[in-house]
Formats: sequence, C-alpha cells, structure tokens
Amino acid sequence: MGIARLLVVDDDEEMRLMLTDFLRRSGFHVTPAACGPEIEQALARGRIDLILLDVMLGDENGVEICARLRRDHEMPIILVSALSADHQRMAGYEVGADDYIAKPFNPELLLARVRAVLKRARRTPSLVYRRSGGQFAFAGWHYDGKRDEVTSPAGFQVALSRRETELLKVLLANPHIPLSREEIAEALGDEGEASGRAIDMLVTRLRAKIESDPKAPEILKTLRGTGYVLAADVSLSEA
Amino acid sequence: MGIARLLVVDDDEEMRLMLTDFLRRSGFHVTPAACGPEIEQALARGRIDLILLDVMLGDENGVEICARLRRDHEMPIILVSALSADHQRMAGYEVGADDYIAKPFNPELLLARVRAVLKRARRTPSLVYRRSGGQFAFAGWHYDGKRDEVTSPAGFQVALSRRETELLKVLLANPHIPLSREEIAEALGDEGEASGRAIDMLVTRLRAKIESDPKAPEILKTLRGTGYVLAADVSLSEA
DNA sequence: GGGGCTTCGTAACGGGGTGTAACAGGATCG
DNA sequence: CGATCCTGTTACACCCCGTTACGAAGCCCC
Repeated sequence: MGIARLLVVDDDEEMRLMLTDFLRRSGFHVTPAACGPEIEQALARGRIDLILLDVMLGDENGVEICARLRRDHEMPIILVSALSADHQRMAGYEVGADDYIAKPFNPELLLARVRAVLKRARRTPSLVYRRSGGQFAFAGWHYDGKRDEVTSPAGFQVALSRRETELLKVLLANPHIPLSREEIAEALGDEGEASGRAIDMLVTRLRAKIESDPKAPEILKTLRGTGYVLAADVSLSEA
Repeated sequence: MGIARLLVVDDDEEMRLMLTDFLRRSGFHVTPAACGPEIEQALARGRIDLILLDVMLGDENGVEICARLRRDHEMPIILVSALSADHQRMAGYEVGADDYIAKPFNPELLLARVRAVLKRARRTPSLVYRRSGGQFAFAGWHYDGKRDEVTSPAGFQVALSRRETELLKVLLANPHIPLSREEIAEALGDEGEASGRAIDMLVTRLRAKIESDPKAPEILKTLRGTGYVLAADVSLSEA
C-alpha cells in the first residue's frame, strides 16, 4: 500500500501550512491546495488516497465541492469546518463526506479520524461494494437487495431464510464495522431482551450457506467478546 | 418522455430545499411538498413520474401514505428515512415502495436510485393497477371486475370459483398492503369464528390458477406470521 | 505452563406457521 | 336422483427459528 497520500485543501495559508506540516510529520505524503482548481490539478497529477477539505473556501463552498468530487471520484473525503453546528455536520454527510471535523480540533483526533477513514476506505472497495438500486456484491457473492437468495461466486443460487436475509442486509449496511449482538438484534427488530444465543445461531446458519469453510469464516467473522463483523480482515492489533 | 417530474415530500424545510435544489441541478423537474395534503394537490395539478417520500412526516406516517398512494396511483415511490433499521426497510417494501434510501445518503447514490427506478417504471408498468370501469390488471393478468374468470398474460381464459373471485377482488382492492387472515375473512363476509385454514386453502387454490409456479408465488405472496399480500415487491425484479 | 472461567460453535430438540393431499358435506344442474 | 363442482376441515409434512446443552477454544491470573 505504501504511504497514504493526502490532499489538504484550505484557503487560509497559515492553517494549510500547519496541517501540511503536522500530517507530514505524522508520516503521510501531503499535497497542499488552496482552492478548487488546485484540487483538480492535484487529482490529475497523481494518486490521492484521502482529501481533507475545508468547508469555508472564500468564495467557494466546500460542501458543493465535496458533492462534485463525489460525483466523479471515489476517494474518501473529510470535511473540516469552523462551524460546529450540527445541521452543517448533516449537510456534510449528505453530500457523501466520510467524516467531519470541527475547528479547532485536537491534532490527535484528526490523526485518528484520518487513519480510521483510510483504513475503512482501504478495505471497503475490495470486499463489500454497494451498487445502485440496492444491490450488493461482497467477496464474489451477489445479493440483489430484495429476494431471499444470494448468488455464489460460481453463479449458483443459494436460498436464504427470511431471517438470514435480514441479517445479511444489516451486515451489508455496515461493512467492516463491528456489530454487537445487541446492535444486530435491534436492527433485526427484536424488541424484547437479548434472548440468549439466537444471533449466534443466525450467524452460524448464514455462515453455513455463504462461507466455503464455516469453521474458518472469511466473510462473517467473529470478534470475540465484541460481536461479529462482515469481511473485515481487521487484525485487532491495529486498533 | 421529456424531463422526469419528481415530487419531493419532506416536512423538514432544510432537507426539502436541499433535495429540491440538488435534483433540479441534476436535471429533474421537481415539485416540493411538505405534507400529505400537498401531495394530493401536486398529483391533481399535473403529471408526476416519481415520488420521493420521507417516512417521518411529523404527525403523518410516510409508510401509510405510501400504501394509500399505491391504492390509487401507480407511479413509483422511493421512501427516504433516517431510520436504518431493516424492519423499517421491509415495511417499506411491503407497502409497495420501489426503493428505500436511508438518511444520510450519498447524493450520487440517490441519483442512481432515482434513475434506476424511473427507467424500470418506464419499461414495466406497475404490477397492480386499477383501470377505468372497474377493471383490473395485475402482473400481466386481466380481470374485468364482473365475471368469474381472469385472462392470462397469454390470453387464455381461466375460470375462477365464486369464492376465489371474491378473494381476488379483496386483494386487488388492497394491492401491496399486507392483509391478515382475519381481515381477508372479514372482507369476504365470513361471520363468526376464524375457521382455521379456510383462507389458506382459498389462497392455495387461487395460486394454483394464477401463479406460474405456485410453489414460488410471485403475485400472491405469504408474509409469514402476518398474512398475505398481492404483488408486494415484484416490481423490483431487475436492476 | 496450568487451572478455571468466559465465550463461542453447533448438534439436537421443539414449537409454531404454512402448504397441501385427502376427505366429506353441501350446492348446483342436468 | 346422480354427477359434478365447490369449499371447509383434518391430518401430515416441512421449514423456520429460538432454546438448550455440551464441548472446544480463548483469556486471565497465579
């Protein structure tokens, strides 16, 4: 993978230099940019793994830029803004930003977010991949988003029960994100209390259908003491 | 075909404006609406090709509105919700929504869904719809509303018994709406007790006549633990 | 390293819901 | 009156899914 390449976009020079310097000292390759056009230049010039985008760019609007970038590119975007109002935060997510940080921010927090987004982005395209129209592809499998069946990498149709289908949907909606049994149960609409091992059995049965070796799951992994996660080859060491 | 005309329904003004603006800039004709009554006004005023319907509409329930709209209109509906719980998603499908998007969403994803649903709708008209003169068409079948027979997609006449005809009428009057056995029995005029499996048998026998594969019904579906529904999500068949 | 505890996988069981074959009573019609 | 059709009931099989029980694996602490 090599060193992650960040594009830092901020029209305020002091801020831009501070960010660039800090991130470089943290081990990233950083390309600074001051305005919209420079973004396009940088993207045209070489690989960029993540964009750190200031919302207030003088006469330009970072949110709009974000939306525009999202239309043509897939790389993750973190919005940075002095406005901490929550509706602004929402506006950020609504245009597809991967995260949002309010200024002034704790440098460590920024680092953590950058790394988290990079890690997520690094794996997401490879294993789980959301298609338009509610369709999903994951690890060679394909799920059409509505029927109670999935198509194996080899093209076979595998029937799922209703509950298994719902579990799969929950997982696909949260790829690479650890889910506790409680969260899964809630997402499945289980009202009452955590009724023992129901989720475990669900997982086991879904595994039996989609894992080539259910004993050594590669898609639906167990996080001991935590829950389950879809296709994260997350070694817990890199917290 | 011309420009597609969308109806955006959301009671939150900021969200409504954002959606309206974004979709207009994406080339659609957009009519905004804030509540249920405004939907009827817009529908009465002119052609609408697709409805983007927020599930949380203050005191109104988008899912119910969806079901109601489905009873009288056939245009596609995309439900938008902040609730990502999957059973909510199911509730959306069961009332006949064509797709479902969780907030916050990626605008590009929204665009893709809107286009996909429009394309699909343009090609295949809604599964169940009411025709003038009390006539019905569903999944290629045709029922004239009077005689005890239906016409298959291929043009064959298939005789129905009196009771089967009544069941079909009940279902056609409530397309995409889950009906419990009790509701069906009541609609059929069955007084007194819920006499066990009578409705089941009725359903089975009607299926034997109108489903190409009664073992895997596509028109008259079972909702386990709930009841039956006419053609709930059949319109989602391809991408 | 080892004992003991916790967590997890899974085989087995059982209850509930549904499909459907078979049957029987009733209606219809010649 | 007899044949046929319609329709509800019954019985049985099947599937789904949560529970339980037990063994294996992981983790902690000494």
